[in-house]
Amino acid sequence: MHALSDPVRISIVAELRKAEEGLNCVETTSRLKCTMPKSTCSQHYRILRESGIIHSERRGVELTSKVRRKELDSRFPGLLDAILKAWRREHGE
Amino acid sequence: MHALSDPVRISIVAELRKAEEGLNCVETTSRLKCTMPKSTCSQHYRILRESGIIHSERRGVELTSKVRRKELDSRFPGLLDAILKAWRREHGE
DNA sequence: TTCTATTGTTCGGTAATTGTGAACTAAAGA
DNA sequence: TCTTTAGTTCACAATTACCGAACAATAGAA
Repeated sequence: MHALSDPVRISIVAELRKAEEGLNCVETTSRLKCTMPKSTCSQHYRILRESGIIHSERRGVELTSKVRRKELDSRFPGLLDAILKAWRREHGE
Repeated sequence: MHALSDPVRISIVAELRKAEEGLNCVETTSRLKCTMPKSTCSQHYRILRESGIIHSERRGVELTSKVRRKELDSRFPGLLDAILKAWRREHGE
């Protein structure tokens, strides 16, 4: 819950869900159009990773991350959908 | 989301949902069996109130709070249920 | 009314958390 | 090897949360 309570992290998760093939830090920040230092981005990804929300995989020089949909849906059915739906409602899009 | 990301606040909301007639700060802390100074409890209630999750009403010397079920369910259908369900799963009960 | 007990809020200082730049590591290609 | 790109780690600054003390509000007793 804490991992998803931060507005930046929720928007990262929302972007990751839209991108089938996953995203890396640089792509994420450019899509979010928010100027965020890479150290900050790295921290957010670390929190999402350690809380089990995303899974990251190295592809050459970059790190591609995806939302762990299946694991989340089986453990907490409907949770992520409800949170993202609520977030979209508040933040347009 | 931020209001519900704190473990103490989630457990307060869980207790409030169980109590039909609402609870005040003192009752809440005793039910949660956590030693929490009243100033801290007051802060948590304030955050829950300002985020629109609970509604508080003065009854004599005490302040009785209830979860705003209808408003939350109509604005964010399924959200609170999903969060509380996930929380119970992690914290037993 | 005045005193007392109870409930909750506000305020200020401290503790804990978060954000960020600088230095560093890892991989790939010239 | 040197360079470039992507991300991590570390240390410190900035922000936020916690908590005790003083305060406000209500109700009942004296």
